[in-house]
Amino acid sequence: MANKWVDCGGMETRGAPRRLRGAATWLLGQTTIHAHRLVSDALGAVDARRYHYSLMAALDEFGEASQADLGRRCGLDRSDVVATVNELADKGFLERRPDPADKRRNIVSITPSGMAHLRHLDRVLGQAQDALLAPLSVAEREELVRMLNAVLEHHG
Amino acid sequence: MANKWVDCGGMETRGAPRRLRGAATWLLGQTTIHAHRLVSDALGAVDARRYHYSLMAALDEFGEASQADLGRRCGLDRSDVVATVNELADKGFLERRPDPADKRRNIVSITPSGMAHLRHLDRVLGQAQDALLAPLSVAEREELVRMLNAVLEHHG
DNA sequence: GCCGGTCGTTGGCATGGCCAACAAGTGGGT
DNA sequence: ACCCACTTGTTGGCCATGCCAACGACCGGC
Repeated sequence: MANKWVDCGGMETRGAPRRLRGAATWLLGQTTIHAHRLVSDALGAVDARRYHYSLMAALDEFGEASQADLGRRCGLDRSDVVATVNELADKGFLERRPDPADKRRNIVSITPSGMAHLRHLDRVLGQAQDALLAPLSVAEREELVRMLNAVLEHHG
Repeated sequence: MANKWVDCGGMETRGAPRRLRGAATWLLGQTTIHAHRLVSDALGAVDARRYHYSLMAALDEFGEASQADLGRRCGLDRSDVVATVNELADKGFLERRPDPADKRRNIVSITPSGMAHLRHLDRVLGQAQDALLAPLSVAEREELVRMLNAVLEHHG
């Protein structure tokens, strides 16, 4: 859903206090706001959310898994995994079947239709990311990713 | 309030899908989560929030202003400015007086006690930011800030 | 067979960011 | 002088996000 920031070009954060404009934490937050908007709008246009992509990407990469495993992989709470798997299963992108070897677990797997949808989301998100990082060169983007990874690993 | 991520070092997002780990938007989001936690915890320890700092920084830099102006400067909704000014005025950090030249407006100004508090928050936030960016060299931090500013300006 | 721990699931809660509506007030046009 | 569009402060509410607590079912080791 496009909102004020998207519609009319946003507030004049250009005139924000220098203390904020100079603080990396604030810059990160502001940039993430834009990223979230671009991504959410892009995903919303195909009736998807962030969690959808996370789970399906994990299933594609690691193969079928239990819901708890999926949650750990993606950093989602178990309860949120339930809701997200429900949504995706309703659309036919995921399948949920009981694990015969452990009756507590559900084995979640991605369907062919889900794979197609995932690739579609890949393209959609790629465009959103390009839009976000438009002013940065390829080298700069790699540098940015490298630094963010360093920070995350340090706090991992 | 420290929570799970802070307490036990966070989930194993190290094992997150490569599609996520490689996406700048996701990395930004994850990094911002850590930044938010560090900042919120640091501010919470002195009974403050993000909005507090934004408003007081704006008042310090630009001098007294109406609430609507403050909101535009900092990118806050008018209604959120009301609540934040209430909190800060209750603590004696801000003063609100009617504008004689325009009876619709309130003129908000920062008090000496507010200035002292602002400087305290400056130190607290500086530490939080240092903690966040610990693995980056000074040159890298400047590069990061430069790139984020470029992105923000492009979308400004 | 018991017990600590894990699983899926439900329900709820706090926060943040936003929007809508309102009365009071302003300024420009006529 | 009046009207009209607009702004301002304020209240109230909405919804998505990220959590946490508790439950019954179930597992594994002792």
